[in-house]
Parts: sequence; structure tokens; C-alpha cells
Amino acid sequence: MLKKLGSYIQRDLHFLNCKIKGDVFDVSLASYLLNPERQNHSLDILIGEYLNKTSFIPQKYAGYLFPLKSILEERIKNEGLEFVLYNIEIPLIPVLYSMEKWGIKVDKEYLKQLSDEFCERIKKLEEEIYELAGTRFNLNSPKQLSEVLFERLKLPSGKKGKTGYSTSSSVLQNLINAHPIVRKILQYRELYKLKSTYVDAIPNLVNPQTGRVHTKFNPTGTATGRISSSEPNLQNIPIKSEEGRKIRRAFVSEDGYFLVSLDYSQIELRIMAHLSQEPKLISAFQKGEDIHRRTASEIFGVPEEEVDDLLRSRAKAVNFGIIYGISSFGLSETVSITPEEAEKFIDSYFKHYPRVKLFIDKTIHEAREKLYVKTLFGRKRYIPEIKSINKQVRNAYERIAINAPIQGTAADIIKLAMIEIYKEIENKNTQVKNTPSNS
DNA sequence: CACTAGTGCAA
DNA sequence: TATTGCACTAGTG
Repeated sequence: MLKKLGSYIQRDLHFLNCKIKGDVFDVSLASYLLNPERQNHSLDILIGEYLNKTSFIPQKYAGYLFPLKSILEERIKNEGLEFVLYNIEIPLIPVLYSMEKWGIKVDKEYLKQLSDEFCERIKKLEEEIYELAGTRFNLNSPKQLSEVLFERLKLPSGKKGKTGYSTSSSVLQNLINAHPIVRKILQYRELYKLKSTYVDAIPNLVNPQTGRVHTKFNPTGTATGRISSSEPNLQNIPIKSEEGRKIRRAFVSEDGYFLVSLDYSQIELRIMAHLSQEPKLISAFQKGEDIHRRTASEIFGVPEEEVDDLLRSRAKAVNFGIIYGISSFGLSETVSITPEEAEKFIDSYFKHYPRVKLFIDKTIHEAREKLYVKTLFGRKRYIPEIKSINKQVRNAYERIAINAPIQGTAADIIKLAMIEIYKEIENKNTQVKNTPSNS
């Protein structure tokens, strides 16, 4: 079998129009694992960085690949990144290539209909807002909107940004009873967002030959090991609101097939349970409990049956906060409580889940010592900034030190699952349709 | 046309 | 002053 060597091989497969098997080395993926925060892993950058060439002849790019490979594979070995490169990132190349080539079928007629519906409702809301404001202005301009709300209508203003008072959703939520215009603006914002970002944008990205969107899945797009998606971003299609769910219905299956969706449940909290070895967390998951309800019961000291929606949502915010590297201010903002109250929630959490606290402290300690953190599978993120003398900077990187191993381990596990599923499809052990519709 | 700020969608 | 992204609009240069 031929050996394959290249940079951004996943991208090049589209030009070659073929899948890839056998011995593969991708210098861009190797560079990404060594430096996951970098945006660009193109050949010219790597030649400059690893071969110390300040000028080179583009026609001879290929000649630089072999020396680059030698250097990079040595570094990968020395950094303990072999498993992640050879068992995760490289096997994922054909998986992501196939996903891109395959694409997802879009019901354009449905989106046109939805666009017309949203257009009518947006126009109506717009007129009602101008009427209530007593003036016409550009509703999509935060600057103009803040003038109307906080100067003309004299509503109480809150957060200030660099350029003026914020008109963000959380600010407007708090003003919803102050003036009838506020609710209308929130409704307008929701519909305008959905229409401009999804309903009207997605049809323009549908390939006329295939009737599908062929999203790019960027394997080097994040600092933690996740994949990112663009043109369109299929990783942020709405689901939370009822209006948003209408957009998901535009993604449809081929006739005679089902579109299935597979996801791990609470994967990041499960990883936290594993990494911390906190017995209470482990047993909660082993018993299949509602983890947020259980957390609420623990930290607020009430029986599980008495946990209401408010307590559960607060506990859920605490659980998310733990994964993000919690701060009392951050928690207070998302739960609309004072930082002092948030502090009590956090203290209570750590009192009831002491191994989680130990894990966090140990992780930060190690990060300071080694200047990197790593996932369960060895993926690394370097964070020398954790030594910063600026407390804000330091705190920010301490949160990164907590979050990166958790988010990154989840990414590793999901990628391994994608590779296994792809193998099953390739081996035709399933009834999954495994030929892109345009070939 | 490139860039930033503000905003908001998802995991 | 909570992690990771992408993309839209307004506004500036």
C-alpha cells in the first residue's frame, strides 16, 4: 500500500475525489496537536516554523513535506501525542471528508414558506415598536436602540459596554415589565436572528447539483479538540425555542430513509465523575439518576421529590459552571442572584462533592507546574499564561485548565465513536446509506 | 473591502 | 467576571 503524506489532506480529498486508506501522515494535523490554539497550519507556515526557511519556492512545496514529517513525527512522539494523532485525528480524515461530501438534504420550499411567515411577523412587530417608541429608527442597530430605550423612553439602564449601554437579551429580560416595547423587541430579535442567520442564509448554501448543504467540518478549528463547522455552521442550528425548532425541520432525509441523531448524554459531567472519582457523582450516573435534580437535592439540602423547577435549574447552572471553571460572579450572572448567594451555592457544592474540589485544585497545580493540561487520551493544551502576574488573566487560564481536559476528553470519545460508526458503515454491516447522493 | 463591537445560536 | 465555536448587522476606516 502506498504511503500518503500531505497537509490538510481532508480538504485535498475533495479535489482528488477519492477516499483514503492505509498509511497516512498529515503535517497540518500534527502541527494542530502540537499547537491547538494556532489558526493556520498551512504548509508555508510550517516550513517557516519547523524548517527555519524564510523564503521558499512554492513549486517545490512537496519537497519540504518529507523533512517536515520527520521533525513533526518526532515531536509528536516526544509530546506523547501519538495515540491522538494515529488513532483519532488521522483515522477521522475520511470520516469528515465523507460527511462533507455526503451533505445534508434541505427542504428549500419549506424554508421559503418559513421566510415569508417570519417576514410578515417581523414587519408587524417593527411597526408596533415604532408606534410605541414614537419614532422610526434602525432596530438592528444596538446604538440606535439604546438611545430609544434609555434616553427617549428613559428606561433604567444596566450594563455598560465600550460604546454605550447594553441592549442584550439578558438586559431586556429584566426590563420586560418596565415598558410594553421591550417584549416586542425581544420577539423581533428572535425572529430576525432566525430569519437572517438560518432561514434566508441556508438556501444560498445548498449545492444545486445535490440539493444539499456540504458543510465544512474543520478538524483544527478549536483549541480543545472539538471539530468546528462552517458554511453553514451545522453545529448551531436552533433547538431550544419553538420558533427555532421550525428550522430543524428543514433538514430532511432521502426518501425511504430516516435521519437519525446520536448523542452522548451528559458526557462532560460523566467525564468529571471519572476524572474526579467522586463517589456521589459516579453512583448517581450508575443509578441513571436525573443528575441536576440530584445535585439540587445535595447542595440545597432537600429531598429529591421536593426539588422544584427553580432549584433544578440553579443546580444545572452550577453543574455547567463546574465544567467551565466556576466563579461566583459568573454563576450569579447566569442565575440572576448576587455573587454572595452564588458563593454559597459553590461552597455547598464542594462540601458535598469534595473530590471534585480536589480534582480542580490538583489540575490547576499541575498546570502551573507543567504549563499544559491534557485529556484522558493525551491531547494537550499549553497554557503558559497560567503564570501571568495579572490576576484576571491568571484566573481566566485557570478556568481553561479545568475546562480543556473535560471538553477535550469528550471530543476524543465522540471522535472515536465516529470512527467506529464509519467503519461499520464502510463494512456494510448496517442499512445506513453510505454513498453520497451525487456519485 | 477589512475590521471591530454587539448580539445570539449551539454543544 | 463561566468553556468552545460561527455568523449576522451596524458602523468605521
